[in-house]
Amino acid sequence: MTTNSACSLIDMETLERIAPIIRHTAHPLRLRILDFLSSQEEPQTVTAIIEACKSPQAIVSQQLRILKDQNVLSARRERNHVKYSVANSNVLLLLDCIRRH
Amino acid sequence: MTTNSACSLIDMETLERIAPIIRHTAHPLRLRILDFLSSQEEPQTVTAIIEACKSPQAIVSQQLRILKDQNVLSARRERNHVKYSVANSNVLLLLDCIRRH
DNA sequence: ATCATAGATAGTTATATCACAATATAATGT
DNA sequence: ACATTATATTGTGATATAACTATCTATGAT
Repeated sequence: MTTNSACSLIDMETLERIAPIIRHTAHPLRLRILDFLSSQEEPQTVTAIIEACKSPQAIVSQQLRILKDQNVLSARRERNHVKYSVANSNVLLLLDCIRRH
Repeated sequence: MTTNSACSLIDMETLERIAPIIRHTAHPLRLRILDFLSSQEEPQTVTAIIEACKSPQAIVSQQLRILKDQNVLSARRERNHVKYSVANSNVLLLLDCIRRH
C-alpha cells in the first residue's frame, strides 16, 4: 500500500450484475408496487395491485413482468388469480433509502 | 379501514422525485465512482477517479457530470484540479444494498 | 505568447425504455 | 359453446441512455 489506501471496492462484475436490478426497480410505479407488496402480509393479486397503484392494467402488468424478470418479484397462479410477492428482499432497502431522503 | 390495512405507502411525488436519482446512480461505472469516493477521506481529483476506475477520461467526466446533476456528487475547483466528493450520503445505502446481495 | 496538463462538452450511432392502444390467453361460471 | 373476469403480450412512436471520438476550455508553467 503506497498512496492508495482504499482496498475493498466492490468489484465490477458485482456492480454490473446488480446495477440493472436496481435500475429496473428505480421507477415510480415499480417502486410503488414494491412498497405496496412489502406492506402486505400476503401475496397480492394483479387486481389488488392495480387498485393500489391506480394505474391501467396493461401498464401494471408490464411493470410486474419487468420486476419478475429481475427476480425482484415472484408470481404464482392460484385458481383464476395470479399472486405476486417480493422475492428479493434486498431491494427493499431502496424503499428505506427513499423514506430517509 | 375496511379491507385494506396498509396506510403509509410512500407518495408518488416522492417516488417520482427520488427514482431518477437512484436510476442515474445504478450504473456500474457510476457506482464504482461512488464507492471509490466514499472510501476516501478527502475529495478526489478527476485524475484519481479515472485511475480508480480504469476508464477513459471522457467517459468518467461524463459520469461525474451525471452524478453532479443529480446532486449525488459535488465538485469544487482547487488550483488546476477539480475535486469531487459525495454530496448526498443517502445514496450510499445503495452500496450497502449491493454488498449484502 | 506558447505549451502542457486537467477536465468538460459536443456529435454520433446504437440500443433501451416509456406510455399507450389493441389484442391475446387463461380460467371459471352458465 | 359462450360469456366473463383476470392477466399477459404485442406493436408503435417518442424519448432517453450508452459508449465512443473528437474537440474545446481552463489553469498554470516557461
